[in-house]
Amino acid sequence: MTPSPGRKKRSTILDVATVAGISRGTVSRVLNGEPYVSDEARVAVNKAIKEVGYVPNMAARNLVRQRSQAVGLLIHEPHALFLEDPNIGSIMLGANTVLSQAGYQMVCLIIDSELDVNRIGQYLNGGSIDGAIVISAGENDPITELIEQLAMASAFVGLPPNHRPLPFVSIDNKKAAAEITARLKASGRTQIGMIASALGRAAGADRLAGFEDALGSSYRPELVAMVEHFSFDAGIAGMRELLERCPTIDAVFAASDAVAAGALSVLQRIGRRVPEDIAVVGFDDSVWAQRTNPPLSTVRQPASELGAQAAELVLAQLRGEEINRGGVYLETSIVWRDSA
Amino acid sequence: MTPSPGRKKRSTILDVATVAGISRGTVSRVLNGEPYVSDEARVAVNKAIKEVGYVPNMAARNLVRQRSQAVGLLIHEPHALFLEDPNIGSIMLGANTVLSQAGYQMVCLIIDSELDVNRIGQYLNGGSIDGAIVISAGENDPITELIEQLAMASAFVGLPPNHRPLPFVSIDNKKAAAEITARLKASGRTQIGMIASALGRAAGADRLAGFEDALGSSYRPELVAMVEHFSFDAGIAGMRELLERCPTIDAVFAASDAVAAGALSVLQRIGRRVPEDIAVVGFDDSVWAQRTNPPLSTVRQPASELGAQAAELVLAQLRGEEINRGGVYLETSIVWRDSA
DNA sequence: CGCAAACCTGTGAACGTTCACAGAGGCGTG
DNA sequence: CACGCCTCTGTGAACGTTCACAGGTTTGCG
Repeated sequence: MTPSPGRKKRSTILDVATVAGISRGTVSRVLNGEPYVSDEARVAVNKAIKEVGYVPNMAARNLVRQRSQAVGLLIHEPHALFLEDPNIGSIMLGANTVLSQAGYQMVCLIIDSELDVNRIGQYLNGGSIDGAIVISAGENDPITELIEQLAMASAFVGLPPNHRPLPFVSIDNKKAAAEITARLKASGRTQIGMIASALGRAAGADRLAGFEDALGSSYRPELVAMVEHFSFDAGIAGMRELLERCPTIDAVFAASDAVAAGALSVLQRIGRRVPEDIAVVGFDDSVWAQRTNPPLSTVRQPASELGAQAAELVLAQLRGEEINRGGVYLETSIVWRDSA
Repeated sequence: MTPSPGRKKRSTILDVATVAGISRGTVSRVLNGEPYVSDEARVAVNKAIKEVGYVPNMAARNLVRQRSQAVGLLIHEPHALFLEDPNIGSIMLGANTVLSQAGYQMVCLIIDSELDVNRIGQYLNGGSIDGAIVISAGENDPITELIEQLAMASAFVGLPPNHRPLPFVSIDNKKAAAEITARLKASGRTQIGMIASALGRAAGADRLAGFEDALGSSYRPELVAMVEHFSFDAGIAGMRELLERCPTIDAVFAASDAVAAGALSVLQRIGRRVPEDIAVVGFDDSVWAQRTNPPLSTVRQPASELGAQAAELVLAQLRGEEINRGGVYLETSIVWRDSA
């Protein structure tokens, strides 16, 4: 039985060398663009490479170099969230652009089940990637633990779980939440509620904290509905809960745009006018925000920039630079549309 | 200068062997769960592995095994599309589940610029992955060409570009489009238009072909607006164009849900009632479809199943099985909601 | 012209695995 | 008892690169 049916036997650097009539070493030098190789040899090698259809074997190269020129993007999200969160796509593209320009391959790894966790562990430490960007890891994440243990080059998008002292890029969720809440208050609303999500994550908890901060003494716990995820469906559930508890509510800060969209759909169904009867604001400024009716007022976060900076952070570590232990915070801004 | 600052030196299989007091070979056998190893040796090895914190080096293993136990998921989408298309996420998850269960690591590679193309080429043929799943490759895609040349295990989601005879999983876009168009016709609409997208891709072209087929002699070319992408914005542009050309239009088949959502937003803005004045249907049954107001009637396609079957197809090839050259078609169904 | 410096090339040794092979014991059976 | 067959183990040779080193040729300059 042939081992890999249909797949041609690959030619090696030695094949190229013999065809070009020179040695391995010189071929390798040409391949890596090193100096000290004659023009004559260079053209011969390039010709031979085409002739035999040579492509370097990464495994061999990685083995001897002890690095892979690849950076992993670890996505550790529950199913539903991964599909709904439009930020993830932007983060991916931002990171990919930076890594690509630096000559690194970005490989994204989805962690979906416990089965995956072990394999990813192997992948991380097995030399297949030189560094990792981690998106939205939950508390007590085994992968996070592993990364810390291995002291591998890494960057988190959002705060690292359990306050581990690992490099990260984030926005100031608390500050941003406080700002948009203050703005709601300033617009004259008096019964301001919040649909708080994902309190198990820093992003979720901080948005609630900012909300509390901004309201200060006028904060009323019964006006906060806690839901599991940053999802549309969670928004529906949260809004229903708030309406039941306080029918006269006149403003809602939803922990994400998707949540806000869900809330909006409930309000529309029962005939409350937005923003006349009740104001709704979201968080993220994702594509959703511009497509609800009315379009959402929300907090804009620079998603692709988050990915890009995370990539830079990893690259800096790979270059051996000392990086800022305190993490990087990017600016947010408020986008005021028609929903409040 | 230390080569990889901060990163610990990894222990090898030899370290494990010496600590356990036995040879490389036996350690390797334990690692790979082979028979013919004494219980005594097994426990000694496992103990030693924990003690020295051993993790196998993938590069070395891949090199000697000539395979990587990883399958690539190539995403070759223009920026915007990638962010909007919710099917991609489902496809990824479907594929990941299957690959994961088979002990394969899924690595997704985003092809975003020409810069990426070369690097991906290396990745494909460099032994980093054993097979590839390709999502929505465009015509004359260099990656597709490469895959065919290398005769590597592969599966396309959607038809392979340029009618290459490569394995694929798809839905029958033409048939599905014809079905939903026929349904519109049967509901008594007389001026049925279409916003056709991405005609450069089989999916786009086939949906238009199905539309034409269903209308037969009543097909009127002036009622078709052609737009570039399957996007919300394209839907806006397409709907405006149709309204201008034929103000009395009373039904629209949009080439995707996102396009339909865009069209809907235009209609709402100018005060046309949906579905009373004009019916709108989409394609995909993505999350968007349930969140427009009114919710969209659309064609449901089994996105995660597409990913799963593509993964199966790749795995079958890796096992050396002969696969069906004709490709696999999955069933679609019509979901009738309130927009038509 | 002589010597050093720059340029170019080939070679052997690594990188960390797996795999095939050989060989050592133990056990059952003719 | 002898032979063969299992069970278990160790060893050397790959896998395809890169890298350091050594050697050879050319160039530049005093």
